[in-house]
Amino acid sequence: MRITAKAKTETRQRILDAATGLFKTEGWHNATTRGIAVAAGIGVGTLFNYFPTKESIAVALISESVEGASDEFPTSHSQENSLEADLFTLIWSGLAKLREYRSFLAPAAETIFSPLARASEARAGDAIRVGHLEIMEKIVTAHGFPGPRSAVAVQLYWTLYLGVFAFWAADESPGQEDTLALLDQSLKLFVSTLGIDQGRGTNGRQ
Amino acid sequence: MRITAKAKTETRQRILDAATGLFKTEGWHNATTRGIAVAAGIGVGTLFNYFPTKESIAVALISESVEGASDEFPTSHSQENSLEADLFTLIWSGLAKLREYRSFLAPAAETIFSPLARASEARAGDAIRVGHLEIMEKIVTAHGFPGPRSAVAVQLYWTLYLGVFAFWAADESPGQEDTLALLDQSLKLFVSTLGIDQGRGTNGRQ
DNA sequence: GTTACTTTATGAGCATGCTCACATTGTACC
DNA sequence: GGTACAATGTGAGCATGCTCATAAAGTAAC
Repeated sequence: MRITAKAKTETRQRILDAATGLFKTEGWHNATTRGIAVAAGIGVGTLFNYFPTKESIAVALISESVEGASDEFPTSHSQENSLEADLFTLIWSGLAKLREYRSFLAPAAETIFSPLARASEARAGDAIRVGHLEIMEKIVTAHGFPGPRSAVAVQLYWTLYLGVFAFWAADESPGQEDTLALLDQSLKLFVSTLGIDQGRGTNGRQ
Repeated sequence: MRITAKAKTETRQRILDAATGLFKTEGWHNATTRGIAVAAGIGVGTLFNYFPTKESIAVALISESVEGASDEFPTSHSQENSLEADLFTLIWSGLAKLREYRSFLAPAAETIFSPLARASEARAGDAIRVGHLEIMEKIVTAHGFPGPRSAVAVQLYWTLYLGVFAFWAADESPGQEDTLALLDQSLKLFVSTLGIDQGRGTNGRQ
């Protein structure tokens, strides 16, 4: 059983397909790992040989959907579009790729992306976060900004991104136009941050 | 067994005390509802007569700690402090009240506060969110701003607040000064939103 | 094909949040 | 006290994410 790499890939794909189906029809919480295993025609134990957690199945779906977003942006100084426009494209096109999963992404992402969680424990969604932040930094520096070097700026970006993501996942407005408004506003704020990055606090403390 | 209201209050308090102890020593995930019940000297079933979910125990702890924050702010137009300063006080004093629980708040708050979750299901932490937002709006209007009437502005505020909260929960910098920086920055952004949002605030200064 | 070894599959079983049918305890009226 | 009733207490038991000892299936060398 050594060069059965093809069989492994197939099994993996069958799991992902079965999971997608169940997540869509039953919802994130009602879709059980047992159910996914049955639908994929394997045992529960086998399922967990391929994915360490239920959550990691969703992470795989997300990762493979969003994959390759980095290639879509020039890495040299761009004069064509504003920084805001490029970041807008990054985020909005990412959301578009996830649209098919939207119905179950919110509860799944709750555990995957939540900023609350001890920094100590490695989380399945970390790779996605880090990957996204890298692309973001590339875009920012390509526009001639020094880059959000401070942890504060990066934290702000991710916070705003999560807010947009969460809103989008539940946004029932036509064409998700409410999300568009929020994204627009959020990006304006973030870009304005880049300018005042090192300003000292003036909230009346000493 | 009718006028045993006192006994009920006592039991409730014993549960809260037992839970606090276990959350602190074992952590949120390792503290089990069985363990809390034993520590409180009651059965599991009884525990769930008092609190519908494990999460709701944490919500009770948080609520009772933060309670009364509204009274600390004048509701009429304040000339003393800037809007930013008042919001800063609101948030920072709230965090101070929760400091004793900080070690287990992050994983607990993950389920309580996460913005990701279908709007349909009522959540235990909703009351806390709504309460906080009400105070926030009071403060904003007391400073002569029209108030963040748009859903976008409120969403932004809560997103930024959650970001600060999450950062604070894991912030090991001395005096949580990194959190201070983030809070500072976040409030600047939010206040600047109010300007864009519906135009004309007085910036809290006259 | 047989033996030796490695990789993969499997489901009984565990821990935990929570439920529910039933037991216990207190009150009211005699 | 005794009886009827309501409020509260209780733990066996359920569902589910995940583990682990063991079985099964593949490969290599003879």
